[in-house]
Amino acid sequence: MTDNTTIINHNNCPGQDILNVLATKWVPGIFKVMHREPVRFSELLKALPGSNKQSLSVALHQMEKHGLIEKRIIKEKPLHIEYSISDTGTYLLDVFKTLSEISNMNKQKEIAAI
Amino acid sequence: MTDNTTIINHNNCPGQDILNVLATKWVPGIFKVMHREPVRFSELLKALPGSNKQSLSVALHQMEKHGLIEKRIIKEKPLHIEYSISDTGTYLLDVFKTLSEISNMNKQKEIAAI
DNA sequence: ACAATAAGTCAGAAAAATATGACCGACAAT
DNA sequence: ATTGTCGGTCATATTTTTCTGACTTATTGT
Repeated sequence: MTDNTTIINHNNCPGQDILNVLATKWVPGIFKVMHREPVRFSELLKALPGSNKQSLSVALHQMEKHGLIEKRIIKEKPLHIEYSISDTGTYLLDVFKTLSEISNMNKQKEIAAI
Repeated sequence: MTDNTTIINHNNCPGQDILNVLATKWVPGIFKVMHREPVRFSELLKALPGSNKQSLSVALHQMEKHGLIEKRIIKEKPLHIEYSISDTGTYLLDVFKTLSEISNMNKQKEIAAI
């Protein structure tokens, strides 16, 4: 793999690499699609309109590198590749939930302030 | 305020706006500096070498907009402005911790695999 | 043997984020 | 009256991220 996928960590903050991966375009979408069941590359491409191979490819590599997803090559009749959320990735979904709660908290406050 | 600070949310994921703010350059650094005590604009600029007014200004606006920090104008002798972490922002620091843990979990696995 | 599909890679173009340097208004000190 | 500091904004330049479209390799189907 040619590594054009290196990300810069500006503050030597330990969690920031993952934060950068999470905030990469399409990554939250990929999580959402994978949430229920494993997916194949081409399914992701269809499931995320506006996305493209290149970006998904880079995103998937990053996610794999950080242990958020797992890649399985299934040697069956059509031989296909399957991506699924890892335990670590599942753990991360809680982070998304936390962020959503915070977001909602803030919206409530804005409404209350009117 | 001219709003050149709009961020695009690609998947209509509720927590993603905040995620994008968090992953904005200097934002984790700002949190780190503010962690112990409120800071002034110029202090941030000094405390984060390599940063610049423009980026810090945009970051602070974003953070304020999402309720992560609070801005106070103190009408004392030199009249200064103070930024501090809000309750929501404090809550977010836990998210950073979670991410750090995940990051470490992953590193441990890599080491174990060697 | 030939075309088709899946899962990509690669180089270059376009878009978005970040940085630079000039400038401004309020206030303070000399 | 002039200079200096604080807390910014603005237009523009640079850098980084994302997108496009052509190409590739492996396997399968006809």
